[in-house]
Formats: sequence, structure tokens, C-alpha cells
Amino acid sequence: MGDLNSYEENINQALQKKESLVFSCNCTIKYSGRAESFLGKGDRIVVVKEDGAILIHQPTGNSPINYMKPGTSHSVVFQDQKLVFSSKHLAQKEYLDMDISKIHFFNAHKLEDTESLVLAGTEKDMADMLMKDPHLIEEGFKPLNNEEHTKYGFIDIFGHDKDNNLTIVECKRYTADLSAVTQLRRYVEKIKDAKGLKEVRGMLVAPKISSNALKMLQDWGFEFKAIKAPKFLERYDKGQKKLDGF
Amino acid sequence: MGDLNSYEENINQALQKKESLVFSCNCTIKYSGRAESFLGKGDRIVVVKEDGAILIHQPTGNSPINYMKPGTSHSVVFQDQKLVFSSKHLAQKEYLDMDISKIHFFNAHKLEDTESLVLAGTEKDMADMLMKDPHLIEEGFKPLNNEEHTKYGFIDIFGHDKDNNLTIVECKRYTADLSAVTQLRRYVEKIKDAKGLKEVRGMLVAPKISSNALKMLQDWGFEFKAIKAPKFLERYDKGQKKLDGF
DNA sequence: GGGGAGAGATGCCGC
DNA sequence: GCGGCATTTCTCCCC
Repeated sequence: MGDLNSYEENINQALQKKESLVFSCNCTIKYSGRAESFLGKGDRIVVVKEDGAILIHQPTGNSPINYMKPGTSHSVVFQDQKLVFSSKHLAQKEYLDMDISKIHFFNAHKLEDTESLVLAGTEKDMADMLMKDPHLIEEGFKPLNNEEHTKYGFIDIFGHDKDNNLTIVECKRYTADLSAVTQLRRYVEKIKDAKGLKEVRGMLVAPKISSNALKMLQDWGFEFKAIKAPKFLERYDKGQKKLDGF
Repeated sequence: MGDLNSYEENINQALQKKESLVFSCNCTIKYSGRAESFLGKGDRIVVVKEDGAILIHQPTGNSPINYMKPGTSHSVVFQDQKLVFSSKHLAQKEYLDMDISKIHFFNAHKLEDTESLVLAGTEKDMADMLMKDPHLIEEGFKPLNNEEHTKYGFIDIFGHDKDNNLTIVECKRYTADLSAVTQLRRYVEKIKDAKGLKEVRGMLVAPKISSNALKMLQDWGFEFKAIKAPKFLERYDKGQKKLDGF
């Protein structure tokens, strides 16, 4: 580790080469953009990615304490015994400035990664499962096709129950809350209006529902059905069985 | 940089000492918990914090591709020419496994940081501004105090207009959308019911409103008032003026 | 710990 | 670009 001023050229070169920078430092941070913030002196971990994204982390916690989106440009100058690290995103009128008093470590590296995440257990997986096995919703439920249901908004599933009543189903992969109920209400009213119907059934499908949400749901004459989102990822499951037999 | 297997002890020691780990590696990643995911081989940056939080970043993008919350425990073993990095959060039934084929760099460090962020420009700042200068909402508007308005839920501001009509004001610091309108509707209905009133005014205060939200708002007889959230952070602003005269 | 709501939300898709 | 909506949302606050 060299002197603080020796990092000025190192960092600027790495930025120019579009490498990913990772360093830890003692610094203060100012941000101005969608909001404004200030953070006093402390040790942080900083990651600057090749696309300009910057993430600044404190030693605890899940989320970055400060950050800027991809497309941000960065520069460093040594000034008044400090490294001044400046980040700007002109299009978004956002600015971030770090006054760095010490660098604990620094690394810059070109990273290669062309993979993208394979994910299972989303709300869409849940809706797909219900479209495939509509009896999970209710015996005799007949879902309508996707073309139909896009016309009136982003309704997860709608179709007819065994008595041919039009039914709207809203899925949530987590505990359904008040806003899930108002969302369902919005769809039911929209469809009633668009189709000129007096009665449209509304169903909320989720693993759980909060107490207040259930009350509101029942007040409005809607129904709740407890179903868990499927989170079976074949590729992963196979690996798990072989590797460590969970 | 030593051989891959030499990192096994390094990493486990750093974990035991509750240091913050930062390293870059080539790996595959499996996650199982709230959902399940798999990510094929590629270069990533990994941060493990002293509280157990782990963040894994690809070379581009704002958000971590995989992560676990504070409270996660970690361990590493060298096995089949790979470093197997395992993370578990038993309470949350979450598991993450990295198969590491190469470490590009590794650093572990104890970080000191006791500061917390000072932030201005939130929805609360906006509500505070309106409570202080209620004429911004409307001439003659008289807000009620905070004790009162907590009794019926998380209503931003409510009070009486110049004609003494009870009025509920919902603030949004960004563009108001459909859910902001249904949220306002929920509050108005709640208050009507609780107070046995026939008429309660509902106002949405935000810098902008989406077209569909405006239509729905008007359909229900509510009003929109365009006001921007204040984002003036005194401490920061002073610094800016002195330092670089923005 | 559950519930409710904001966030400098972010990210995705559709028009 | 805006709009609508899910997110392994995360975070905070209050009960």
C-alpha cells in the first residue's frame, strides 16, 4: 500500500480501463440528486463497476448506504491531503462526493461474466401453476387465455367458476396485505365496468393474508384461498440431492 | 496470491474474527430460501460483512445478483479442487452455496464505522413542510395535530379546509400512481366510517400524477395538487457552497 | 414478531 | 420515455 496520493493515478487508470474497482477506505460522503444526504467519517467498502455503478457499504447491513446507478462517471483528485472521489450522473442530475482520508486496500480487475440468474418461485411461477392446474383454485374453475386477460390490465388469472361466474384471481407469493386487496378491488371494478356485469367474483390467492387485509377482503365480498408459491428449481434440486442430501 | 486451497484457512480465520471479507472469484452460485436460484460460472465480487450479511455482485448492474441478510453464518471447505463457500440462515431457512474455481483477490479487514446517514427530501420532509406552511395545500387550510391523526391510521396530514370540511391529504415525493389513489380512498372511507361523516375531502399532493391515476382520482371525486418535495439539506448545502460553489 | 407504508427503492416488461 | 407492477424487495416505525 502506497501513500494516499499514489492512488490517484491507480484509480484513474483503472476507471479508464473500465475495470471493476474494489476498495476499502475511511471517508465522508455527500450525495445530491433525488434527495440529499451526508455521512460522517467512517470505514466503508466501495465497489465501482465497469458500467459506472457505484456501491458504498458500511460494515453492517444489507443495503448500500450510498450508491449511484450504471452510467455514472467517476474521477479522483488528490487535494488537501485527501483523495476526493467524485461521481456524476448528468442525465439524472445526481452527484456523489467522497472525501477519502485513508485507503485500507485497493484492487482493480477486469471481470468476465456472461451468465444470468435462473430463478424459481416467483409470482409468475405461481400463476403458471394455477393456469396448469386450475382445480387448485377451485373445483371446476376454467381459466381464460392470456390474450383475453391482458385487455383489462395486469390481472394474474381470470376465468369462470363451475357456475360460470366471471372470477378474477390475484396471486401473491408472500403474505397478502391491504394493498393486495385494493388491487383486487380495482380489477373487479374495472371488469364490472368494462363488461357491464353486476357480479364478478374476486379471489386472493397467497400463502397467508394479514388480519386487517382479511377483514377488508370479507367486507367487500371477496374470498381468500391459501396456496404456496412453487419454488422447485429442477437443476438446483438435482444438485442438492447429489451434493449434500438436504 | 496462493493456491486455491490456501484460502480455506484464511477465509475461515477472517470469518471467525468477524472481519469484513471482500474478494473476487470465478464461481457458480445456488440459492434456496424464499425462492430458488442458480447462476452459472462467471466472475463476481463478494462482500461478507461482520454481521453475516453477504452480497454477491456481477460486473454490471446496481443490485446484487445473490445475497443473504445479516445473521447468516458462513464456512469454507476445499473439496474436489474447488473452494465450497456455504452460507446458512437457519431461522429463515435460507441457504446459499458458491463453488469457487478461482480467487482473483482476497482481503479481510476490521472496519470501524459509527456514523449514520443524514437524509433530506423524504415524504416526511414534504409532510413537515406542509404542516408548517399549510397554505401550500390550500388557502385557509388548518391541519390537525399529530396525536389526532395517528388514531385512524398512517394518514400523512388531515385537517379542515376554509369551509371547515374534513380533508385528508396523502403526500407522495414521486409521481403518484394508481396505488396512491387507492391508498387515499382507503383512508377517506376509513375516516367516513369512523366519524360517521357523509363527506370527507381527499387530496393527493405530489410533484406529478400518472394519467390513469388522475382519471381514477377524479372519478372518485378527489383532488390533485402539484407540489415538489423539499430536498434541502442544510449541512450539505453549506458545504457545497463553500467547497465547489454548485 | 406482525403489520403497514416509504424507498435516493430497483428491475422488468409493455406500449 | 411513461406506466403499471413484482421484488429472495429492504428498511423503518409502531403496536
